[in-house]
Amino acid sequence: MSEPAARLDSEQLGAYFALIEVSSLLQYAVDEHLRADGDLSYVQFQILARLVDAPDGRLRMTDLADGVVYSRSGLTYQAGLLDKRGLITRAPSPDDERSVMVTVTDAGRELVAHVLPGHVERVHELLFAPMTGTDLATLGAVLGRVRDHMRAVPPRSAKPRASRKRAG
Amino acid sequence: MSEPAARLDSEQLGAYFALIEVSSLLQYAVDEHLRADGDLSYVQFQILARLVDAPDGRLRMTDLADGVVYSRSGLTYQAGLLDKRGLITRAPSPDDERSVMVTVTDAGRELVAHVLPGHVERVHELLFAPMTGTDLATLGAVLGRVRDHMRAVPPRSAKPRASRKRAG
DNA sequence: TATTGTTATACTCTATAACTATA
DNA sequence: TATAGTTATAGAGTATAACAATA
Repeated sequence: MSEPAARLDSEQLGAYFALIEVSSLLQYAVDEHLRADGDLSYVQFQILARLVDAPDGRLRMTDLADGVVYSRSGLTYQAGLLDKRGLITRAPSPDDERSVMVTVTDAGRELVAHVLPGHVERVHELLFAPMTGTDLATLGAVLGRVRDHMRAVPPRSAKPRASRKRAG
Repeated sequence: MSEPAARLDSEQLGAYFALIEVSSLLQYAVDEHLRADGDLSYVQFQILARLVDAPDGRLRMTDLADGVVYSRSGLTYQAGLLDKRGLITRAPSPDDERSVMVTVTDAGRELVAHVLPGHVERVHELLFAPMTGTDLATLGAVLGRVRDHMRAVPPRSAKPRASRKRAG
């Protein structure tokens, strides 16, 4: 509580702005490609990609919500769109009847496979092309540590609710 | 054209995911604070911050659009909100009657000043707390280089239009 | 009672296209 | 003709609250 007023020196400010700008530009480029090449928003792609990565291509709604989308209703909305397009299926979980298991369909896997090369190409071209091997190693290490820290730090306005992220 | 199919090794994938995750978490945290503490979206804060930083607190709409918002109409919308709240004023430019000069008001400066400490505090706490001085230097250097590269690289679907960013 | 998920609803934001006005 | 900006409009996405069902 009440630390001695944080400051950001100009080096920190520069790094902060660069981070925001780089990730914004990257996400715009990647989002644009996903929409043009697969009619997918970035959120939808992330959902599909997580499912493709999961064992048996299945995850519970709650597992998906943790880490991709901000509210449960938002995920329901996105899942509804993907379901309508036949890219996923939803069914009550046998283990826990409250839960819904989401599964990627073959069509979903094919769409991810179709879209992935161009996605990767853009990330490579924009993000990694101007990096050396040392740059990459450091960046990965530092950002990985920061991510773990962010995940560990309790949210300022600590809410008791689980799987929260943007609750206002 | 047609390079030999870009790939991302697992180190690159890890760095890419970490970057997206870190910037997302950071922006959520910061956005949440700005809304709670100043009823500002991140975009609105960026507009005000850029104006506060500008000579005489003034910029043309076009200058603001380059680097903050994606479409001219989007900026008009946001500027309308800020104008309505008395945080900026808009007036035709004397130099070029087509242009609109946007100026931060005192109220706008005060709001930025009010909100800035908490903003900085969160950035510090989330992003810089787990970094060493070397980390920071490297991160800033690498991300700065990447940003310049991104700004220089011609957009894939090169559009002739100026000040574009997300044109569909 | 707590958790999982959906629905209804309202709102914010963004983009497109058409338009005005100045260079 | 090209540039600067606004407006009308439509659509995507998100959050909140109320709800049903299961644990």
